[in-house]
Amino acid sequence: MDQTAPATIDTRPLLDWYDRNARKLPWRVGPGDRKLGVVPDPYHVWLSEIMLQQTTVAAVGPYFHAFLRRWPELADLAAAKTDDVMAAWAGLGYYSRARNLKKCAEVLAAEHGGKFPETEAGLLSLPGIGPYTAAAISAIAFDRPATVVDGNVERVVARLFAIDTPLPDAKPELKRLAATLTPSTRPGDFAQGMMDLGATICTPTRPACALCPFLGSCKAQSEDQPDRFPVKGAKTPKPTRKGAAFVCRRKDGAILLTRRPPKGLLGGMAEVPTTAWTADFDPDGALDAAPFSANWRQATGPVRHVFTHFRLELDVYAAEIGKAPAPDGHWWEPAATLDEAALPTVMRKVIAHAFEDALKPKR
DNA sequence: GACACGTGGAG
DNA sequence: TCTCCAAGTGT
Repeated sequence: MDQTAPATIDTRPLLDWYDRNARKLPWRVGPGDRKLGVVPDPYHVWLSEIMLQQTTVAAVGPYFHAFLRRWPELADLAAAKTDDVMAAWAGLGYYSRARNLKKCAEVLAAEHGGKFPETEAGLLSLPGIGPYTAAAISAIAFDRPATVVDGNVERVVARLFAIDTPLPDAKPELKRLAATLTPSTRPGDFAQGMMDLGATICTPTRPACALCPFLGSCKAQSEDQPDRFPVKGAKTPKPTRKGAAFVCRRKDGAILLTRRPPKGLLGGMAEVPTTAWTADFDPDGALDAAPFSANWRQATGPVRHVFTHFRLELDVYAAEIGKAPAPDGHWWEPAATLDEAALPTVMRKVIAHAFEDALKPKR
């Protein structure tokens, strides 16, 4: 690897650009506000950074507001019930984030006097906080000179230096180059500026190089092929798994639910009873896995859902029954509170499909 | 280091 | 319909 090339890129234009173009985000203290003495709330910075992991700004907004409305302070979240946190997170995905969020709040309350550490090392030791988030909180909340590297920064740096190494192998080199750019003054604004730049100008496709503060010092742009970087490794195709799900509605409208194991896919979330999800699912034997015998009717067509590493097709069976005890490990979720249950999106799709097909009121 | 881990929007 | 992706972390 070429270690000799010094970073000669002037980063002052990036801060100037950020002063003029910073995105207005609910959890952000803008460059103008900071100059008036307003400092970010570390709790808000932390909550937003966890939610933003692999998740779009648009998706995070409503969840961020809902969490702060319900748990205004870190101590409130530390004292919350884990299932309430899981339910409030439902729909946002990557549910281990919610479990670690709650765990992190408890650790801070119990062992750190309810305050966040200001250093990367201190933050890195906490649940759910990895290298990116530790650097982001240290830089954004405490304005410490940490090198913040997310997907945006990787893209910007890969283009600035025209790095040919494919991701993820290029990550160490990109981090090293990013560190050479990080200024000692306003490191938090620099980090946010780099991420804003990646989100709005240095975009994955069709970057708006004419508007870029690095125009003139970007190697990829000078070679007239900015969107060739970063180079990506080959991606593997997604296999398909199949199974069946059972939506059982009691006469009063309650739905039979159970809890998934705390770890793994959709860990700790609620679900309707299902078969295992496998590549060799046998549809003819599906009813053997039903929670009890009933007049099960199959809805038309499966529910399709795409996870990170596989596609899922679930046949949906529905039944209506009178009073019946919930089997071990199951419970009847009242119709009135179904919306607030810790049901992941795939399960909401299953229940909605049953309601609009097999459980439709008969004419 | 490789893989598991969700979801919804854009092109 | 399909691919890519969005402020990554844990194991």
